[in-house]
This record gives sequence, structure tokens and C-alpha cells, in this order.
Amino acid sequence: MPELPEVETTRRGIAPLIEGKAVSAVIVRQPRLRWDIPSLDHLPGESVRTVSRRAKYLLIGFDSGTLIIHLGMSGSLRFLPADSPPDRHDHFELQFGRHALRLRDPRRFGAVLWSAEPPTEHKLIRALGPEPLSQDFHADYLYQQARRRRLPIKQLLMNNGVVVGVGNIYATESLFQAGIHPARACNRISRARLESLVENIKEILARAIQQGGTTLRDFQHEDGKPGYFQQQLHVYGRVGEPCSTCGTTIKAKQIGQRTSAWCPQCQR
DNA sequence: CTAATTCCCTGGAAGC
DNA sequence: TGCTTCCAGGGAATTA
Repeated sequence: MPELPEVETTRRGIAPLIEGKAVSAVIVRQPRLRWDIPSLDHLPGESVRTVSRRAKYLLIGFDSGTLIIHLGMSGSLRFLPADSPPDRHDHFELQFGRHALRLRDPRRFGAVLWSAEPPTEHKLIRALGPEPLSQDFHADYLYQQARRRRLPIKQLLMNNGVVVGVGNIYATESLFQAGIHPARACNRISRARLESLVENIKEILARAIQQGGTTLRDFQHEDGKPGYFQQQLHVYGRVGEPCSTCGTTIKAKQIGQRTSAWCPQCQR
């Protein structure tokens, strides 16, 4: 599923293709995504001004407002000839003359929304925590967030009000790298260990984005290969296999309705 | 306020 | 081979 690195890779891929281009048509084949796709009848004739990202939301800025796209769990965007035949899961597209930016989303957990106000004021975006790769996400900040709560550290990381863009894969992997048990109460972790956790999150995400960038040149021809396929996963999806560090069998259990994997030897 | 639970949806894997 | 069942997963909405 698209994690933050994949969304950022998508942003970098589509930005140079659509910035400055005028929308010629909007096509909605299946409006029922997570929420119904709103009417975008006013868009044709308007030009794309910016292509940015906040958390896992892609923000396509126009003079009259912002198109907000979330890829959910199975969404992908491609830029291709407008006359290429759509797949049955190709629900939405913006056409730019002979090309189209097309959204495919088999599981329809994604979203296409419109915000007439600045996107920072939008209901879904206003209350989000800092970007993990920004300077606002640092050890002191995470320590302050952690000390007044007691839930498992993994759930704290996956709370978008605390930090955005850290999904199950990256939470699982960064906790392994930092040697922290995913179920450990977040207020019972030292500042020093949280500092290590912050560093690991940044490092792992940055590397995934960098690797996503290497597939960018193929962007127009196929879905960007998710960065985590190239990145070595140490615990995620490796339940029952030996730990790459110590050989202990990787365990898993549900933490906050999500499967969490960890090495019982390396993570405390 | 924090925390826990429910719900949306379908492809793919596993079981029969 | 074909059918059925189960599971994953982001994150908003709802409930406690």
C-alpha cells in the first residue's frame, strides 16, 4: 500500500507533467470512494499551479482551490494517453489534452476531495501532526507527546495527530532498528531511546524516498515501484522467520487492531 | 482530554 | 479446478 515515500515519489513523478497545464476534462467513472467524489465541473479551463503533499494527501493546487487526493491502500496515479482504455478500477481522471492523470484504486479506500479554502484549513489536514522528515519532528517533541500518554509506542507513532506518514510498515521497522518493543508503554521509554527512534524513522523514510526516486523515470509507463520493496525489511512480514541480527524467531501480535512484528531478543 | 472500536472495500492467499 | 473463507490495511467516525 502506498506509504509516505510512495506518495512523495508519486508527487515528484506527476508534478513536472501537470504543472502549468490546463485541465481539459474531468472524468468520474466511479464516484464512490471513501467519500463520494464531489462535482468538479468548474475545473476544465483551469491550470495546475502546484503539486504538493501533506502527510499522505496529494494536493493539486488551482486558482480556485485545491484538489485533495488520498491513495488509500491500493491507489495509484499514472500519467498516460487519454485514449488508453481504462481498467475497471480506474475511477477518476483529470485530462490534459491528449494525456490524462488517472487514479486506479481497487479497494476504494482512497479519496478525491475539493477544498476551496487553503488546504491547511481543511478539516482532514488542519489537525495533523508534523511531517516526519521536517525539523518539527524531533526527540524533544516526541518525548513531550509520549510522556503524557501510556499507550503502546507503536500506536503513538501511528497516530496522525502526533506524526504523519508513519504507517504499519515503517512503524514496525523503525521500532526494530531502535530496539524498542512495539507494545512498550510510550511513557516508559527514555528520552535517549526516543531520540534513536526519531533518527531511525527519518533515516528509513528518507532512504525509501531516495529509492523510489530511482524508479521515477518509469513513472509514465508503470506504477512507481514502492520503495519498501527495495528496502530490506527486517521484521515486517517476517513472522516465524529468524531475526536478521540474532536469529531469534520473529513474533507477532495485534497492537491496536494492527499486526505488529518484533524480535523478542533485540526489542525491549 | 485520551483510548478503544467500528467501518469502508476487494485482491490474494489459504483451506476445502 | 473451483468455490468459500479469511485477512490486510489508513484513518475517520463513533463510542467509552
